[in-house]
Amino acid sequence: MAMAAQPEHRQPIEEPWCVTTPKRPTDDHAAGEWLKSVGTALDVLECFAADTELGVSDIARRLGIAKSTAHRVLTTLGSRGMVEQNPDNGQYRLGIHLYELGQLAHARNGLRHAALPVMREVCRSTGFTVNLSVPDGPDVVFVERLVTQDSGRLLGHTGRRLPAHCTSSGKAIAAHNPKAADARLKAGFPPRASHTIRSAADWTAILDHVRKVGHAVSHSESFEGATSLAVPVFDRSHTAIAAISVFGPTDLMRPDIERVVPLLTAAARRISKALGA
Amino acid sequence: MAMAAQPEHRQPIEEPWCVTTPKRPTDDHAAGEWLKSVGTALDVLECFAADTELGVSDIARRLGIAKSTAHRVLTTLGSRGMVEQNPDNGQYRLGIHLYELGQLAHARNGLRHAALPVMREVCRSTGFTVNLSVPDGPDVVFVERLVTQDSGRLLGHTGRRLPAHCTSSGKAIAAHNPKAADARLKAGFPPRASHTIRSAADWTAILDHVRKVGHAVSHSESFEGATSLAVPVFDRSHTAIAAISVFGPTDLMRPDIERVVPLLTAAARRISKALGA
DNA sequence: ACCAGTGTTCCGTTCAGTGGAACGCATGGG
DNA sequence: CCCATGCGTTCCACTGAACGGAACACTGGT
Repeated sequence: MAMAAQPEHRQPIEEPWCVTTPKRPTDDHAAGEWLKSVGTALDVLECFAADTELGVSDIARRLGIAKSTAHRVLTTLGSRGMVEQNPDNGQYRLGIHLYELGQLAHARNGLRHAALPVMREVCRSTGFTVNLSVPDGPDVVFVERLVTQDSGRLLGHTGRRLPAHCTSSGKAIAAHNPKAADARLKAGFPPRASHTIRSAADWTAILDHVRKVGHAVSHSESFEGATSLAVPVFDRSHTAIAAISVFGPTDLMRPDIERVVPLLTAAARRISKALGA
Repeated sequence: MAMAAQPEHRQPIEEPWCVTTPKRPTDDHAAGEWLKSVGTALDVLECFAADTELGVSDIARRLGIAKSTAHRVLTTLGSRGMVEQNPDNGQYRLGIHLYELGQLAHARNGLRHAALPVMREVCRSTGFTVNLSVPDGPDVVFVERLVTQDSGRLLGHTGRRLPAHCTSSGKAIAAHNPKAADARLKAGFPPRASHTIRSAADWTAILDHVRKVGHAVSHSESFEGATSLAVPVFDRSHTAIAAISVFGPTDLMRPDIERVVPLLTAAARRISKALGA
């Protein structure tokens, strides 16, 4: 059975109310894609990652396609509820059915089911916000989160994507997942906060260190004044396929790190075991 | 500006561990669709509503398309992370990026933002599970839920779709939303539990009653031994665009209904006002 | 009244999506 | 042990479906 196409690199989704990010109007959707119209349909959906509401002309411009094409794609997507039209101004936004299918993918995530009880225990025993994240290209995606305090507002909603090099989870995973590490190397190291990793040399050095100590820490690498601590979760082949992490304000977290590391390590091991490692 | 195509009727998504539902392999995706390949791509995604994991041949059979076509669609969807392949058996399942986009749609839902603080208040003052749902064709989709006790397991995950005629939310909405009421009339009244509405006559009679008293109740219409109570949320044009509801075991809920009705009614009014009604 | 913008519709060209057949690889029963 | 049967994948010639450009109806601002 030959290898299927790998997902291409995607830009982390940024909310308007979060840090904004340069868009990539002309994507390199040449590699590993075979159905052009389906590809443009997905490109159209991707447009809404950057802006909540877009018009036909907006999208056509952004994707470099004819207005009629964009319109055809949007009505097709709309007929299935993947996008919906604002009756006031005629613009389009992401639809409910996308949410429906997304929740289905979420509810069926086996990793998440294995991790949830352990995460609850960690949340209780540490008092910090606990995250579960998985690698996707050069980024990590947060799959589950148990919130304490109101660090939820800072992190944004779950399902959010962050570059691997500015999260402890990303470092924990990349340290034991060459594909994730390489993907980030290729994607570069754009800074996000005062202490974000900025070079490939730093990246590989940090990964070495993570391998040595077994966990990853980040202070103000993604959000100013926030600290997180992550431990990788392994599959059968000893590759990191996820990370469990705790997150909180630096001044609250720093004194507790020594206490939390063994708890988190034990938690990650339990999850790995549940997955058959 | 002419009317865009309306979403066609979709079958409620049923989990394997919930009540199963007859599938519709040959869908009537003739009406209101223009891009065939995009249409089949969405059909492919829809296949995963019924089953968590499917192979290329499965999908080809189910959709009545060539295996090569199904494969092409799946690899295209896979290259964008909308589906992913189980490396063990080569089968496909829904992908993370679907979850990502779905969460984005969720996070941007204005209705939800308006409703959340009110829902929290209702949850606190009643002690029951609180739901927010919106109409979609002949069904309602649960958009947000604040869980008390463990009624969460019974209801399944948010984002789930239930036929309008067997939920209090559906009745509350349909009573003040002709389009939703008609869509359910056309779709019929399949029974789900002992007290599910079974005829068009009952349906219209119930809707009349709901209009009179201002709220809708259901006992064992969708889940045996469960009761829910719903009040519609209106938009500017006095059309119901959502419902807020409380849910719980019948023996716990029944004695409290009189107490909860005014609380829920006030909550719905607050949400409607926030939306500019 | 104009103009610039929108979303929508129509139409002829051509290119891209189609199905069928063949491939290589697993699995399992005779 | 090998053959049959299933899988996911690849290749290819044909044709119909997706494309862009132009015209449409409509809106809001000047």
